[in-house]
Amino acid sequence: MTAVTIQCCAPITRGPLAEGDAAELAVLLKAVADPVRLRLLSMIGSHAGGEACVCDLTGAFDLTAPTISHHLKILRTAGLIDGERRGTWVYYRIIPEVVNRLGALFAPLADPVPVVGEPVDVKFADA
Amino acid sequence: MTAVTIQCCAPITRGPLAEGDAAELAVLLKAVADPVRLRLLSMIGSHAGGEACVCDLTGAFDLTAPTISHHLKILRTAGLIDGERRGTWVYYRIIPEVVNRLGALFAPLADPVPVVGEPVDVKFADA
DNA sequence: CTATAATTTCGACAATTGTCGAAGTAGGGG
DNA sequence: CCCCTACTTCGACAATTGTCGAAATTATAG
Repeated sequence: MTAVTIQCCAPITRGPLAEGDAAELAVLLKAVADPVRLRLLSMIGSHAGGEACVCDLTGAFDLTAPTISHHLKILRTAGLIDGERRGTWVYYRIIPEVVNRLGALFAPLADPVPVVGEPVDVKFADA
Repeated sequence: MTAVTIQCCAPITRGPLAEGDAAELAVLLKAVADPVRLRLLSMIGSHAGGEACVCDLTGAFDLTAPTISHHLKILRTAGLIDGERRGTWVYYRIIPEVVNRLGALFAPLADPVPVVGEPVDVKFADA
């Protein structure tokens, strides 16, 4: 059983970030800090079956294939997605653990401080 | 009173991000996608009293004052921090609502695979 | 009013990034 | 075997970014 404790403030505000950690996180953040890559990530992650082939993605943009390929490579190099060739097509899927690292950085979910006095344990449904 | 439903997957995977939303979020993400700015944000957010003057920050970096000022401006323009002059010094503080938007994007808080049950409603105090 | 300290603005510059077109690679179908 | 489709790599180029030194701004102290 996994229990998660909700705290009041974003981890980033709970102590100064070490230089090395900051550098590492910045690589991850740079990868998602682009409108095209954000949409790619979102399209891949929300696609049926948890994966999307490049051919599912290019149509949504006004960009050439090499450019989409370039953005996908940046996401993959950062470790956010993984790609696999099956026959003619290449399929990409999200690596949730890595995406979650980003969320964990800023995410208190609680905007104000929780009502209840003590930390709350919350359980989640299966993926 | 605000109620938040915790779900299993990062919001970004729950549907393709609209073009406009992606553009808007990218601005925010670009602001934090830099090691210096990440550390600045973290130092400001974790500083006693919830605020830090520029003089508290510059010492931690091997950068000139204009460069630090430049990074602070980017964070401020993005809406992540706010600055106020009091006497000789300028004090910066985090704007939590905006930082939280970042967390909300990627954040399932649950790192390991979640356990049984249905989504849980958690209530927080109003701002 | 001048001197001094804290911070920002300005102008310049090298490095990085997003984009393209052309060419390369890999697989499937005649 | 040759061609067609899907995708990536390469090389080029304009735009953006991170950094600095010099100068401007704002406030306190003498």
